[in-house]
Amino acid sequence: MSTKAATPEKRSARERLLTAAEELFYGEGINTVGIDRIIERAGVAKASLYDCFGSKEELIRSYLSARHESRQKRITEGLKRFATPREKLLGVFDIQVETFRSNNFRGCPFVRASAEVKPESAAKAVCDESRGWMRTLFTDLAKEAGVRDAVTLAEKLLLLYDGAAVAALMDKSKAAVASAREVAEMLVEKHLS
Amino acid sequence: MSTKAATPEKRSARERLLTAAEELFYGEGINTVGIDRIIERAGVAKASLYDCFGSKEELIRSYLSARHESRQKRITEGLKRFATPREKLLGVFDIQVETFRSNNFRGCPFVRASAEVKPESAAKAVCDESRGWMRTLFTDLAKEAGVRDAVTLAEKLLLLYDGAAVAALMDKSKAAVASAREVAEMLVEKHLS
DNA sequence: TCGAGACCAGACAGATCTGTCTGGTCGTGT
DNA sequence: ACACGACCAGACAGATCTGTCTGGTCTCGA
Repeated sequence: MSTKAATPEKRSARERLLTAAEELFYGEGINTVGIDRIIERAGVAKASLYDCFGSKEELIRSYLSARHESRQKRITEGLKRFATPREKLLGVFDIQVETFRSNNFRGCPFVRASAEVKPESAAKAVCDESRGWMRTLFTDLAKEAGVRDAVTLAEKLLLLYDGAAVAALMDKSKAAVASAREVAEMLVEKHLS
Repeated sequence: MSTKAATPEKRSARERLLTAAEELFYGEGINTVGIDRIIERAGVAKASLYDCFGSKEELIRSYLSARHESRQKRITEGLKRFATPREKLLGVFDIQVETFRSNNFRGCPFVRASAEVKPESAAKAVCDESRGWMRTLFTDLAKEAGVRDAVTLAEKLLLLYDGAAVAALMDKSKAAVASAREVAEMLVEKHLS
């Protein structure tokens, strides 16, 4: 199937580690979870972890990177349902309503990670990248919708998005993201004059 | 001056510890900062720390509790400037604009702590308490202003407040909280029909 | 058949963390 | 004068954490 796999893409090994890291880092926090708990849950030898990733730092970075890609995919896939740019703009919130409501959502992983890692770390860079992607997504959709101040509107929508994530982290309110959507709708309507 | 001081209120000892904890916990994170760094910065013996607070857990709780009281004070004091309930409602954001802009603001300490501590910990309870206080503050002010759905408006204002805090944590944008104020004004206006 | 690569099991080193304990200094009120 | 309480200095124990290293097993392609 593969003569030389630069990235052992499909099956298990490094995948199991990323899954375990996802569950534990996201569930309990990056700094409170040790390497030993991760390899135990993954059913992987410690040596294998340090073969795949060279350090915990890099495992963290990879975990966040995977989260970033999955959110990207979830949103871009989900947005195909919506026809007009205006619907897409609010569609981002609709998609998030589902995500927040589903299983064990505990707030935006990038916000949580940003509170734990050092500002100059590679992990923080991934958080910034993912946040930047959200911002440009909102900005681009706003432009396509023919909004006057696309950047301003995007900033405000991001504000609502983050606020809903915080509510999901601190209370376990599901209503917050719905409120965010309401306000977002109001804003979009207003910016389209 | 004092025959028996249950709480050695004014000067230094425990105060220095709380100051150091404030600087380090807030500046670098709760889990990444160890006891040794705190007593070093405070210039206090380790034994003294464990006399005052019995554990790191309790020091964290006290740090958050102090933060809660200072925010409470800052906002209630600041709101005296404003005359009508409607002005007070937006005044909360004005006060936060100043706070965010000032020195080294790195996002809401309670959001950051919530991302690090265990959900059933005493520290998390303080975070919840402080958040509850903000929510009832908004709700009460909204009621006094004669708003129709005070609870709904309060929820949305809290959303904006949190969103601005996240922006302060992740970017170092000062513009976000100003945007939050703009949206808040729009909301208040609308709810006052 | 054999050799390479992926993986496992776990001991080990060294750092760091929380918390305890001993023993000492100093100021103050009685 | 003295006892007591607040504080200091730092050794120490025990746990835990990251990261390394040795050596063994299994599979698969040449």
